[in-house]
Amino acid sequence: MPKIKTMNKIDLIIVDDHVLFSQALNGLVSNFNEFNVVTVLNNGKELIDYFSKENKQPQIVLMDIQMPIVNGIEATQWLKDNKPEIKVLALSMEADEDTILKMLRAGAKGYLLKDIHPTVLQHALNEVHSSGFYYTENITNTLLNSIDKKEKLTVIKLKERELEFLKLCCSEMTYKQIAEAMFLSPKTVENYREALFEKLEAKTRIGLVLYAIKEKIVIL
Amino acid sequence: MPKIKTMNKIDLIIVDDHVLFSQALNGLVSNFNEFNVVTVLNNGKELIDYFSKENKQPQIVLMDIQMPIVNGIEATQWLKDNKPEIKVLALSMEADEDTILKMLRAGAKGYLLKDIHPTVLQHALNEVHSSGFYYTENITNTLLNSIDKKEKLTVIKLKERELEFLKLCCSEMTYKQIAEAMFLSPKTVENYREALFEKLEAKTRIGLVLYAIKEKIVIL
DNA sequence: TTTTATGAGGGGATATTCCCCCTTTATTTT
DNA sequence: AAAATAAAGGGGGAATATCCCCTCATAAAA
Repeated sequence: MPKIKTMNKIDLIIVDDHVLFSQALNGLVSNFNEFNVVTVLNNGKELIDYFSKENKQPQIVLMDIQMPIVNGIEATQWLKDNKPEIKVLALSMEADEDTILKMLRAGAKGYLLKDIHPTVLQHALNEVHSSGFYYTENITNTLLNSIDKKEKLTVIKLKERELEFLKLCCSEMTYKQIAEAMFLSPKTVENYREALFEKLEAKTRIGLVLYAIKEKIVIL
Repeated sequence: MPKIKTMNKIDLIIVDDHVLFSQALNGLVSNFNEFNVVTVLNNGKELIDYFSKENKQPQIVLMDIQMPIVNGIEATQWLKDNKPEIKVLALSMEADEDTILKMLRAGAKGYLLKDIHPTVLQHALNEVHSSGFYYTENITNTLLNSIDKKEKLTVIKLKERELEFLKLCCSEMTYKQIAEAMFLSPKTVENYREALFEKLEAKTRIGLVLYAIKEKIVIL
């Protein structure tokens, strides 16, 4: 039997910090005979380092999102800025709108969840290579949802002092104590309270606390 | 060349809802020549169903934790109760104390994170098979930590009605409105409030809210 | 039979909420 | 340059809501 030619295969790089997954994925993708895994990297930093050393360029990067040091969003942005011809296919566990949006804005050509079937991955890789993109119904729906929400979203802007006050609200301090902590008169903190009630559409201090926690302004 | 014998291999089952991962893992483990992947299942329910149909029994189950329908902890508990001779090796992304503890209590013989190197997995599988368990340093440290904490932990028990009240507290309802919602007199909800203040060491309603969110009694 | 869970109340002290009102200092707009 | 606006700080007074005691009744467990 002659040697199998690999020259016509599509080169790709896997970036994922879960070594077990990335190694296993390596085996899986290597079995798709139209693809060739050039290397497996552990995070975005390694990807950036790779391109500053190597001259070889893959056509596709299979990119995880949550990774240490340089995450998938940052790495994708870097590729868009520095190697725009390389297509990034995001491969993540997170299905939340915010993450998907950030990833697509950073330049990802597709977004897959890790619970898909291997054949879907194969199809997606082929599509990304031939058409340049691959969007599932799921992702499209998320985008649609996001557009609907955008109207009332308008990203509420809080001033420094309001933020400080809001954080203190998420404690058992009374407003009087908060006033002391902020070196203000109790009457001034009432102003902050009223301002936040309006901005955050809250009617009680509980509402402020709920908002702060939901928006991760305070971490429990 | 003669057929490769598989009869001396150690049979194992993979349970993981991330199809891409489980399939890839399948390939990986199948390459370890001392192991044979009998089947790959998507969640704990499928595992339980499998044993009610099949007579074959694997020696090891490689079990993910967060899965739909029946999760890894429940499935492991089921195996302990129904197939105690099968060894469960947990394979998860969560490294939080609570999850690890629950999994080990449910009978897992080891706990690996998904960011380990394939060789570690291979070693762990061998150890679980030969020694019956495999605990990493990581896990041991977590257990030690947990013992230190236990003194002040004492797991606060809340009654049904208290829980109901606590959830309602995490809204902008006044106690009067909560009373109406619970079909109680405002004075009775005051009793619940006082009882929770004592149990949860809170001094204000904010304290209750903070506790409820921290303990995931309410999800935002 | 005493404890526990549940439901209800009185009375009072603080805290919170919700209106109004004000000054001073920057930053924009006109 | 003058005027308008925003940002930061402070206040009076009043209506509720919250908090903190303490007592009582009943039914179901222990």
